[in-house]
Amino acid sequence: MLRLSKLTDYATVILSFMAKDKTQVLAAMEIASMTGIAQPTVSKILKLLVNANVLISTRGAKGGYALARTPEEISVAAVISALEGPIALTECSISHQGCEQASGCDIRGNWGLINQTIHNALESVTLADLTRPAAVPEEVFVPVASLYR
Amino acid sequence: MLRLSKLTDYATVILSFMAKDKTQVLAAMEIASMTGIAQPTVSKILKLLVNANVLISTRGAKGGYALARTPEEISVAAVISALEGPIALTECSISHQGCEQASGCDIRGNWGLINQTIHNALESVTLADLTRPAAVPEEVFVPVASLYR
DNA sequence: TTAAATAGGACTAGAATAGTCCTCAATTAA
DNA sequence: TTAATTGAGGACTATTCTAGTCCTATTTAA
Ligand code: FES
Ligand code: FES
Repeated sequence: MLRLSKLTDYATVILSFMAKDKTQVLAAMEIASMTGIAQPTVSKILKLLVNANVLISTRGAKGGYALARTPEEISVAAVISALEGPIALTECSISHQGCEQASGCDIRGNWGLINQTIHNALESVTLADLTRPAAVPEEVFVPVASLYR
Repeated sequence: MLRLSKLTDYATVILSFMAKDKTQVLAAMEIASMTGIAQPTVSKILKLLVNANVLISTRGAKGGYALARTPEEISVAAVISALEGPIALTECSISHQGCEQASGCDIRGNWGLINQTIHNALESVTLADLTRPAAVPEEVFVPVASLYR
């Protein structure tokens, strides 16, 4: 199904909530109770988002989490890669080691292009787009095949 | 990582091999020995591809598998959905049941758009594109730096 | 100093995947 | 007609991955 992990799904919910909320800094526990996601799980996700520079954290009392940039500047690609690592469909798109199929596999370059296309698509959608109420058919069409012919 | 399953990866290797091979009909065992993938696994994949109308099978002695269409007419999207089901990042893009996040989730429409975009990208690349020798310079691989900016 | 928070990582249980195997059905050729 | 070949379909197991929890250390405000 080419699916996103559950944690990534939660992350979008959490970030959407944070984008809509006026408050600048929110504690993990607040977020948990507002979104209905279990607190330890929320914390785990928030930490990952901090590591990927999507969120900024403040320690200590009165501490919490805040968006590192405006919702317009946070791409869906950034969120996904924060939770799941580099966006790539196949192993060999990330590192070219250990991918020698017996009969010589020349697929690499082409998969790379596909990955690039998908990455572009995800890069072009921001958190602001996700929170926008009704989807504006802002067609993000990238004709990959045309790049070959 | 937004990754493809290993079986899907194998499927592309198998199909690439079949596309390049002159022979019309290939037995599962032949494919296994040529690609180096274990025979039972190859069979499993071939069966799935038949069910999805990507391959056509012939039973009995001298039987085997053949591409259902020309490589130009077999999209990567078709291959992926044969192995992994509908191409969609989130559950609620497939069926809209049971996705009511406490605070009212209006994400659907927008995820739908993202899914559509990715689907378009995968639909536009064919098996012929994958087998094409060295389509692109190395530079096309996903620029990891952009994931963290 | 104390309380409130995050950082980091270990750990467990459950789910999904990969991979194998067995039996049945169909086709060809001797 | 029979035997050999090959795919269909599905059950099954083992392994890996994911989700989720929890513990301890660190940082900061009051
Ligand atoms: S499997 Fe990595 S290049 Fe083909
Ligand atoms: S989770 Fe399905 S619509 Fe938001």
